[in-house]
Amino acid sequence: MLDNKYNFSEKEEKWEKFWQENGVYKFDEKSNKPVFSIDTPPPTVSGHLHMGHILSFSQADMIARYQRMKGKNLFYPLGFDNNGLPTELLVEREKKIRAHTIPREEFTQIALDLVAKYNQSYRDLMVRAGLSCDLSLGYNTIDQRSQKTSQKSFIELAKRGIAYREEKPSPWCCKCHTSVASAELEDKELSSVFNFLNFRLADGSGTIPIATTRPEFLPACVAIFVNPEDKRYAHLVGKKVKVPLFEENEVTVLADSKVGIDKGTGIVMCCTFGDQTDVEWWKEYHLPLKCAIDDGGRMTEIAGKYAGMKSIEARQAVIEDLKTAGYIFKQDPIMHAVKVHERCEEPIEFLSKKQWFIRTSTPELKQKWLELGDELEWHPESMKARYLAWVKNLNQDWSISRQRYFGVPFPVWYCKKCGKPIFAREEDLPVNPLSSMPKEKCECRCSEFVPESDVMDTWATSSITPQINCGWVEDEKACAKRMPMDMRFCGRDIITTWSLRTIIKAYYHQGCLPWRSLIVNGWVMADKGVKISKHLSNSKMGPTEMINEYSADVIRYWCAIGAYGRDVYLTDDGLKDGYKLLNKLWNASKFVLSFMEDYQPKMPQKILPMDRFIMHKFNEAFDRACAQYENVEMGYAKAEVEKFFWNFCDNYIELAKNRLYKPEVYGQQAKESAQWACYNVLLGIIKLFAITMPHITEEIYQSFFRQFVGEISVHLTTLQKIELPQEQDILQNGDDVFEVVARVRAFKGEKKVSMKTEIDQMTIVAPKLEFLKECEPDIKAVTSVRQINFEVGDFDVKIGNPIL
RNA sequence: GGGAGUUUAGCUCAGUUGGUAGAGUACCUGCCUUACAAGCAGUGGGUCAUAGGUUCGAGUCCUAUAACUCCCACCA
Repeated sequence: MLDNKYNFSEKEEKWEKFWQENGVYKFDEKSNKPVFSIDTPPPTVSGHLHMGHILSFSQADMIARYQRMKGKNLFYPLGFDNNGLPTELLVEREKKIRAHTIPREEFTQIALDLVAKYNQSYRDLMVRAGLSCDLSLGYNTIDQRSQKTSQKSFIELAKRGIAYREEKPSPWCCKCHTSVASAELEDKELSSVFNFLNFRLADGSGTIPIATTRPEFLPACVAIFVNPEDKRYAHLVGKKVKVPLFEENEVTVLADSKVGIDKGTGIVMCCTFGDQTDVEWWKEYHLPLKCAIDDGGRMTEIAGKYAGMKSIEARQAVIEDLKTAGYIFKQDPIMHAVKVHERCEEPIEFLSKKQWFIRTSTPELKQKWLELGDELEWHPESMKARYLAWVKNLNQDWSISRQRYFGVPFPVWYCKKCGKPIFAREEDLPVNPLSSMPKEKCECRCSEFVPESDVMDTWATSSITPQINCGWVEDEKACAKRMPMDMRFCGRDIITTWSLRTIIKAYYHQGCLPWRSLIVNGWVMADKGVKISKHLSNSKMGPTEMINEYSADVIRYWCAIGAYGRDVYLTDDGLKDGYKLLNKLWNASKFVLSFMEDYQPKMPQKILPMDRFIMHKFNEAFDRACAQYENVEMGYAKAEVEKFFWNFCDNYIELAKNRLYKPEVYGQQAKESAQWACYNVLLGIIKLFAITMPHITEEIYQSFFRQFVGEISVHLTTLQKIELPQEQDILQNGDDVFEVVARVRAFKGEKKVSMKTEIDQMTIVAPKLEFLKECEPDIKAVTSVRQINFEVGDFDVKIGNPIL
């Protein structure tokens, strides 16, 4: 029946092909089964997937498989996020072109062609890893439909005043040539020099010491700040100070509590803009705006002789000149954390530009996000706290403009005369304003327009995947009915960005949550504290390599580990257990099925006690496993099934195999009874394990069970308990029999004799003997005890002598 | 500075509402037993991070402390 050895690489690919060819995972539009919908987070297309993706997707896939086998109609798409900077950089790198040198449509087409190749490799790997997505439901965030959805969302929000355009200083990456959201920044420790300068007071009454790491910002200096509590400098407040090297510029000394008295000299210069604090002071004190750096990171004309230099060159030049002119009195080398753009690790600047924002941070809105976060079902529950804490601290609106070329364009033009924005009509979407013009005139009767050249940040589109999935642009009412979707999964690092923004969009558009539950997976660690990522040289643990070496089922087995949401370590030891289980499952199935050659499953007239017991025991494990799956604990669910399975192998099969082998000794009825139990229990195990290990279970199902069950794949069967009449104390009674067997095994171990060694006699003492007596032939067979005596009393087993 | 998590056997981790500390693995001792030696049976091994508290009783609840991890804020 089954091959002697299970050859995973051959079988796994065979069944993956089978599932795709037979549409096993297809969403059925016409079905009247309840739908279970998953808003799969579209992976960013920037090169390759890593084990973190496999962990996250595999864990979610187990929920999908569980729900499917519980009779749900799965809506389980696999989309790709490819409208953002990472994809643009990928295309530029691979095709050796510069995005802004060719028309946007053309570049997008090149990107789509290239991305198709990457999508296919992602898809192939997802399939190879055993995921059960419906590949026909996929989308690209750069495709026409996603663009249309995203533009429709923008227009609707803009018309409602929720999206607005404003000039605001915001983080800017000079390398990527775009503004970036504060959530896209990270800290990097860099070495720098603290320069101590003497600023001259305008009235000639002396100098004041100021320390700075960015002296190239001197031309943008607009004020000096001291702490109002600082008695040393109280007399300075209100005085005018000359800016070194730019002495025609005089700025005022102001007092603000944000100044650290013991930091540097306790006096700070405020430039527009060196950092976030400068931005806040600039706003609060209505300071003038002086831009010393342009969007390419070069000094502007206000920098005088330094104009045109890169900021870092300018810094050196300025320091030299400061030294020559005698302004510098001390230089301290320091290490300090600098905000860098997470994509390119380049330090960011603050530049003031006109940007589109979405309102998210008023107290009323924040209250709403808190309520929605509370309404959402979180797994694990503790992740909610992160979200709530983040929302409470939210103090900026969501910036969605990017000064890039590739992406979803803003469908808007501005009137040349009055500046009023003209939005594209919905029926014309998607629109690229650079290549078309509004059909109507502006209210001011002007018919000339300036197109918006910015594109939307990728989050603006990836936050509407529920609307893309639910067909918002095709049918708003149907979409509203389909939302909220049932589940979204994501990593804990993007709760605050992706999840919150998706919640915000669903609230603005549909007035509901995007999904009922959010499951937050942990990270794959290469070793204690080392996250697997492409930045580290641990790509030998790439998913393809791992699957080829260990099999997809073993990798999935490992993915179902421990409590959901915790970080997991990827080690050889961790994979060994899965390998062992696969091997055991294969051997046990091979063995059991070898007694089923001509078997036609049929409930026998009489089922022997231990056969009834093992089926009840299965039902108990089944309930426990399902409860764990309902609670999004795939690891615990798997452990429940596994625990039962090893018990089934080591105790039940050992006991029943005598009856299967020798019907001439134990009777044909006894064999059929064992066959019935084995058939039901093995099928039940195969179905439960199909959630974790879809390949090997399919092979076993196809080799035997399919002919009786009927469904073309084990993954389309329904999880159910074995139908059995209630029976008092059956679980306890059966466990007692196993206990007797364990005592005899321990006895043989102590005597250092083989397990098949016969024992002359033993006495079983128990309060109730009826069940044990019924099992006498089984006990005798498995323990090789010649004669058994029974006595009423407290449970005990008295064992005689081995016959050597 | 704010928030979250972790700390239980050599290792990886369970331990629901408080009631005699569990599994796997490793180690050790046996066993070729007609599915599986990648197997089977069995032994040993823990001041549950530390210090207090509540309780008849604390791994579990409370308070503080320590170590490690992550997120956020600050970084002139």
